[in-house]
Amino acid sequence: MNWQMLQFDWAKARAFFATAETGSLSGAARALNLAQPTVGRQVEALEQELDVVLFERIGKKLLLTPAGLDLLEHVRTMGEAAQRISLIASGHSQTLDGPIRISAGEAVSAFLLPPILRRIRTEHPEIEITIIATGTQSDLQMREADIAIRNAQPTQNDLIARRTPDRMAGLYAKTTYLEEIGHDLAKADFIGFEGSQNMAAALTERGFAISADQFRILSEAHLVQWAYVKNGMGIGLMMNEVANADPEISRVAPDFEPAVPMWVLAHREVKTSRRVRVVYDLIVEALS
Amino acid sequence: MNWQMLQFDWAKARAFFATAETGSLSGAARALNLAQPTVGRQVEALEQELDVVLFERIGKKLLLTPAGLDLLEHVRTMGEAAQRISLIASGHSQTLDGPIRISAGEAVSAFLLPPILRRIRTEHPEIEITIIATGTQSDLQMREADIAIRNAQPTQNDLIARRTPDRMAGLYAKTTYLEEIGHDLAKADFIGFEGSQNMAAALTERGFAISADQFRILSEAHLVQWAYVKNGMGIGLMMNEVANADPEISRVAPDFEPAVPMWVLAHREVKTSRRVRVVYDLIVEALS
DNA sequence: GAACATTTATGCATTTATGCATGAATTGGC
DNA sequence: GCCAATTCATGCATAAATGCATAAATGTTC
Repeated sequence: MNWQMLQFDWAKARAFFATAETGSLSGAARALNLAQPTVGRQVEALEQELDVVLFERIGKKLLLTPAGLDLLEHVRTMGEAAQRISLIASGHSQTLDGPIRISAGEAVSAFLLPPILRRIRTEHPEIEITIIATGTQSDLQMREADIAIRNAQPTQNDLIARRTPDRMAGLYAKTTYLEEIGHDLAKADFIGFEGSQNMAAALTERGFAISADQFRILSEAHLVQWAYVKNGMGIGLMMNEVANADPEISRVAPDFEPAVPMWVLAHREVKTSRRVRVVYDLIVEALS
Repeated sequence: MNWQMLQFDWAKARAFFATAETGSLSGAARALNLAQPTVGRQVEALEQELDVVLFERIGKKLLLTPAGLDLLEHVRTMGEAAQRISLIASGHSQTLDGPIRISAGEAVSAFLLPPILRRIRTEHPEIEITIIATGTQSDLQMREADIAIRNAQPTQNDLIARRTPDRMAGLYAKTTYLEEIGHDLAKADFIGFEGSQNMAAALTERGFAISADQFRILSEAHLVQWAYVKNGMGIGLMMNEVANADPEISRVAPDFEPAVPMWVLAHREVKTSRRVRVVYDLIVEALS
């Protein structure tokens, strides 16, 4: 075996990769948790080491040279391999002590997870939990989270998925609001996600004549929607168990009760980690 | 894009790779031009960083754990990508100043290359040439050399190959030796490569009754063979132009004149390097 | 079983790399 | 066209990694 190929510093390749991907030294520095001058010097050193100009310094902008473009392709495969390494390594970790990241929607994060986290906190205080309550479904493949709770069956087949009993949801509003509009749903404002106007059709099917333009407040942030509902500004969707816990909130159109499927997901590789397994099992148990 | 995957130090992955491949920290240190304690600490740091035990320290031997085995696979793809990077980077290098490695057989290295190298030396003194005169054909793929001179058509299709006129070879011996044995080839000792006894068959076809056991001195080192010939210890094979230059050497069996094909090879990627191109063209020109 | 050759681990001086603070140049928005 | 926000480059103090020398342990060979 020849080792010439290993002569150049892989850390510098990483700096180059991040710089090319983010488009700037500063961006790369943020991504790598390094200082900007460090990344700059590493890239510069790589250029000297490989005797190749990677970036064209035109003004403050960095533009990849043809050579840099050629190399980027292969550095990217290095990066993909590195990604798998960190993934698989996590799976082999058998220490309970350490961080774990859970991704879930806002409502789940705010209302369902707290008791579960409290239990984990008492039973395994050495586990450091981070909640990623992003609206967009975070990518387990890209390792933004170790465990994800989603409302749809996953399509990726390298994920371990466990379905827990469906949550039931319904339309809710503040009791005083309903009295205001005389319980006439035709007069009501609706609060929903962007694109949820087609829910109007589903309601019309059930005998409620709701038009799409009654959806006046649209937000991707479920908790924001709920805040509007609790402020008596309209009718919104919420899981029953959450809404029922609030005495000022009343149900609207009880026949309309969509089921919210719940899937607890983890990477096949990462699931073998003891820490992930413990948390995963606890979440599944608590949600069942 | 998520950058978690880039968090761990790629340089440590390299140390792990080299250690796993060579089987020891010392070996990896030699391969990477590092000190042995450095490699040891890097591997140790990687284990902490990934929270995984990579090697089982059984006495002085390092044994890969299952986790290490799992990770090695992906570190290897990192290494292969790194190899391509250094390869392609060389191809993009446009500076004449720098090292270049030429691989050739012993006879070619000793007799054909010197005038060529002298010319390169005068025309481009900034190029540092290294000759790898290994018997085994060095692997251009593995980048042991930038340019190779071989005697067979290459099979790899990612190599640039240029055939130069065949060299003619023949059997030679010291003149005094031939007188000693009365020019009777049946009494002569033959000197050849291991496995070249089947040359006896080729000679017999041409009317020389040579038996395989007349090959008494076998060596993979062509120059060693030639030294024996020049010492009057037997008959050996040599390129005509080399043998003819020696007044003490006479030809044996002039009808037997095998052609030695000559191929000048370089990587497709590397050939685009100005330095390689210059040397390559000079070699091809000089051999033509 | 003893001598030898290799291997890994440790302590310490030195080199090297990194981060921070700052300045200069450029871009983008209003 | 100006202001604010980024961006990259430089100098310097500090932190970190590296190499060397050496010890300890193990495998090998005669």
